[in-house]
Amino acid sequence: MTNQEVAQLLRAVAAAHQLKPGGANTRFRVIAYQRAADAAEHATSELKDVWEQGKLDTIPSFGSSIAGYLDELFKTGSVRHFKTIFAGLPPALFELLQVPGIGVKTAFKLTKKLGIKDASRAIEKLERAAREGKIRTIPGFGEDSEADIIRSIEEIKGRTGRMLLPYANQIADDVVSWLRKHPVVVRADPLGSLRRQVATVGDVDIAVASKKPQEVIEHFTKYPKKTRVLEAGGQTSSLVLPGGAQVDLMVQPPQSYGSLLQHFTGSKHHNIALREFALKHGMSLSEYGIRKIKNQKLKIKNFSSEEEFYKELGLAWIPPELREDAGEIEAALEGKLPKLIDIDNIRGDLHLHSSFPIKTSHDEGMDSFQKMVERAGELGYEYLGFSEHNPSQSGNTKKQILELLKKKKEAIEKINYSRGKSENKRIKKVFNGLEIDIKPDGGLAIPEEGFEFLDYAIVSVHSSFRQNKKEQTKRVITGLSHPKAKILGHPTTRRLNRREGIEFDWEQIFDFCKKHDKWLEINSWFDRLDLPDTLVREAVNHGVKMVINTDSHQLEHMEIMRYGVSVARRGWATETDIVNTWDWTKFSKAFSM
DNA sequence: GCCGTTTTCGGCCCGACTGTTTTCAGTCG
Repeated sequence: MTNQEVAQLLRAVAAAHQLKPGGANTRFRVIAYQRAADAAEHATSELKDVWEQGKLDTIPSFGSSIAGYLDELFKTGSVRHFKTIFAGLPPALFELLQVPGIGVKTAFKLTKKLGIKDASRAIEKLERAAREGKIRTIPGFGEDSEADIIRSIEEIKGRTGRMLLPYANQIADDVVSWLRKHPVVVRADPLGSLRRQVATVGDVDIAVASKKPQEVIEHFTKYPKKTRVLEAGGQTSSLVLPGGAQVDLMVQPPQSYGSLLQHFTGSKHHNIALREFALKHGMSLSEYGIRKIKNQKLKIKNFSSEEEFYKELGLAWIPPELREDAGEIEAALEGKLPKLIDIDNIRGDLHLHSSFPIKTSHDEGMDSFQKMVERAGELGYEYLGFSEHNPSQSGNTKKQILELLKKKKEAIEKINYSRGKSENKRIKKVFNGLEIDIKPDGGLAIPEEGFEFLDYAIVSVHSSFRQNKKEQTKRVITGLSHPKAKILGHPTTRRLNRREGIEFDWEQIFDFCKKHDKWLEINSWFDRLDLPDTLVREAVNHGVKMVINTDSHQLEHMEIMRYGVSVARRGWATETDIVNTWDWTKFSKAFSM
């Protein structure tokens, strides 16, 4: 039973409760189950593990009832109480909820009137009914809602999961520059999960400051690349782009733009927590500003900047990356927000793949040492490290491998020797590293004699992802135990939208890294962003050091450092935690092996 | 069903947009 499956079950219970007659109690019970589902989905450890430790009720939103039901779930595989809740409801109902625009009430009505019962192919059956014109005949539906259902189903068919952050960035840049072409647009900014720099982005959200919202909306709906306009009201509008990406727009006058930024940046959970916090202090929040509850007639107070908005609540301004309802409001209240790192703090990159012909086991880089060193200088770095993949063990003899490693060492030494004469005098040192596969048994994929040619090794898992948690933990700790192994590369090996990360016993890994001063990598690669932000936060709490690397295979990739920095920020990391923010003096001391 | 710096009872975030209505329910973020 995965967290995702638990979340799905809780969401289904919430949906089922929505169909039950009853007053306010039912309404809030629904919300309670939805919150519990969110909590399950966002939990940083496996609920089953938490359950084994008897700590389910320590998770916020899990009270005694839900914790009790989950106890039964993990023990027996099902929950009797939930079965009675689901009694009489067609399984198809929960399938139809996947269609945007269809909620519980609508789904129930549709299953009943169309006679769709089974979960399998429920959406297919709904689509057929819609295309045959059967939906418009149901009371409460019309031709428009029937057409909407068809379009929505087409869209979920073409959907390929959430967008990667850099891709969403590109879309937003394009839409924002289109918006800025219109003279009534004072400001336009991408917000939502993009501004919070979440690894994957669902919808692209954009806010505009303007005194003429109608004209902005009209201009927005004429965006040339749209495939259709989803909605267009007085101050909000949504478009769909080719590929299914959705862009949401919200417009406000400049004097309340701060409130709008705040509202539209989210996250939803942060906003809910913030409004609850405000309510306790006699204030009510919305995207328009702050209202004192005792004085209904008092006009809403506007804010042109977010800083003022948070200040009015008695809080320090909270960086968008922290707005996930993960303790940031309490920290802001107590003045204990972390001093987050910034891209300007980065002083080196230790995971670069050059084109040096080392007959690698995986993909080679495209650019030379020299070019990459120069780029590092332009980026303001003081040090960098080349870590090509280890030479292939099947394609080379042991003797050949040692020869290749020796040659590479000599080439790097030459660069270091001639470096002083180049324009990049600020580069203090180029390190000679290697990214070495951790084999399934924990062994490292070069001969022991090869290590003497290296300054350091990044050790990474590139195969056998399916070992169980215990084996993987042992494997990685064994690999990291080599004295030259300093960094665990892309630790979970996840590829966003492609495969889940490996499961480890993180307590063990963190303890090992802390004790032996090993560093965990935050890999900036587009679909990795690994360590994931939630684990960065845990590593920070354990006092484990991390290094942000790009894993560049060509010059242009060296720019993606910013996404790794975003991951670190989302994990509450400060300069103390991230070793490549350290200046040369401090870093070189820490990096000597 | 959850939760606690006014509370272990009595609250629970706030508003926009749409379609099908004729004042609103449902959905979404």
